[in-house]
Amino acid sequence: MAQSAHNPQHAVVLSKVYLLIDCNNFFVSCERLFRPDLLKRPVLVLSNNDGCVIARSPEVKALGIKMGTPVFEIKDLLVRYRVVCFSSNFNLYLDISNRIMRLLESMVAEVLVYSVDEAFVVLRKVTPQEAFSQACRLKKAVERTIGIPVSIGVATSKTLAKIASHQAKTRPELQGVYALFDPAEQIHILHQLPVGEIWGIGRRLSEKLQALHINSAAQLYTADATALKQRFSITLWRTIQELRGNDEIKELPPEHQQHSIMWSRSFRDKLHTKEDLSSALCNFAAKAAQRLRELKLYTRLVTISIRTSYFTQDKQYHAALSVSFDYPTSDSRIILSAVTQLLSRIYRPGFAYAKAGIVLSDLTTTRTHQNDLFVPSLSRNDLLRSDNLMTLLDELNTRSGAKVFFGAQGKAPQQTSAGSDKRLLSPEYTTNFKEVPDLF
DNA sequence: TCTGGGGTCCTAGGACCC
DNA sequence: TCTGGGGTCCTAGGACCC
Repeated sequence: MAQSAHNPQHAVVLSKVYLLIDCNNFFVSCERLFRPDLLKRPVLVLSNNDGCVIARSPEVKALGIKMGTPVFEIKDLLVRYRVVCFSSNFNLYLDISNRIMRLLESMVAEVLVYSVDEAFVVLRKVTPQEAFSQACRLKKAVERTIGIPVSIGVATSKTLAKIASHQAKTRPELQGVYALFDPAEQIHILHQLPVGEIWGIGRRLSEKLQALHINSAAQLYTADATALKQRFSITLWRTIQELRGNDEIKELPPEHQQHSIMWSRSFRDKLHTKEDLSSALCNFAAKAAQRLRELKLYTRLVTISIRTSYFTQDKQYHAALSVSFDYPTSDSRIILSAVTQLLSRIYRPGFAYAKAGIVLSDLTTTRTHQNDLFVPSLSRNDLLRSDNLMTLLDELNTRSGAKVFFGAQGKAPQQTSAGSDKRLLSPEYTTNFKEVPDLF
């Protein structure tokens, strides 16, 4: 930006500017935090069951290993280049993420956490120069205090800030911060950018746009937004507005209350019987219900799903079914009983089930709701008793070693649902007292 | 042999009502 | 049995994201 300091437009005060703070290969960076010896080595993080690649260091990207690649396809490569592999350690990543977000919140007024490794910062009434300096300041703080490298994109809309952060990440001369204000620079970059790489335009939409000869972001920028809205959706129209730098279009909800809680897993060894599926699903349900109580929320709708593997020639079956409650609840007993009943209705024998899951949705913060004329009110005592029991359950399960199960979860739940394969797991450096590294 | 998990938003279409 | 249109609400499923 130094070279554009003479540009008169930079004296302008902008009403609103977005900074996208994006952690560089976040999971890998988290692992490296406690293993500085891995700084220049190829490192990757694997999905559940150590199935496929979900995070790559730049050295791994340079080997041409794509996101989501199954491990068995690249085994030789991993050995040949002595790639260091980790099972995913989400407790660690979430903890580091929280530290970063709290740090940002301590430095600026408006932070919108977008994902585990990204946050938008909103600045109001600033000059482009001020926005750029603020971005540099935040980058330095995160890297010095937490130790995770970040890239920051600065622009007048979220979509442009995303594009700017990608520039910051991929062009070394920018040193991790890029402010995309100059119209000529914008046009130049949008010309280079394939339409499918824009935030919000996935594979399907990209194919359809290309059929209309819209191949680059610049072509979308100049396209007839109203016609495309008619033909596709309001979402695409918003994206076009954002490309043009109009803000407040993709507004994130200011106080996002979570809308659903999901718990699902693939099974390393396929499940066949209703009993095994039931025990797996009940374990997921118990986890999801505990999460629900942690968030102090209640659910009114429970959905389960089961399916065979996409990747085999075997006969396929997939099904999902929901049930809604008259009263919002967070009681594991009610949720588990709903799950077993739903399963008996969709289970079909003779299939090799590869994946199952549960979703709790229609979430509310209280159990109070409009009284249903035909449903008798639960007594206050009933509710209290349920709350107390669930609190006790959560305390027991949180305490180290103790695990309390319902009968439906089966005798040895860790053998099925929780029986995920994580041979390469790093220690829980920050969240488990026993595994705090000895740094001195 | 071995192929992730957890979310949000939008739309079409059905059910239901007047 | 014939015959209408318009509105709302809900849900399933698609598409996208990280």
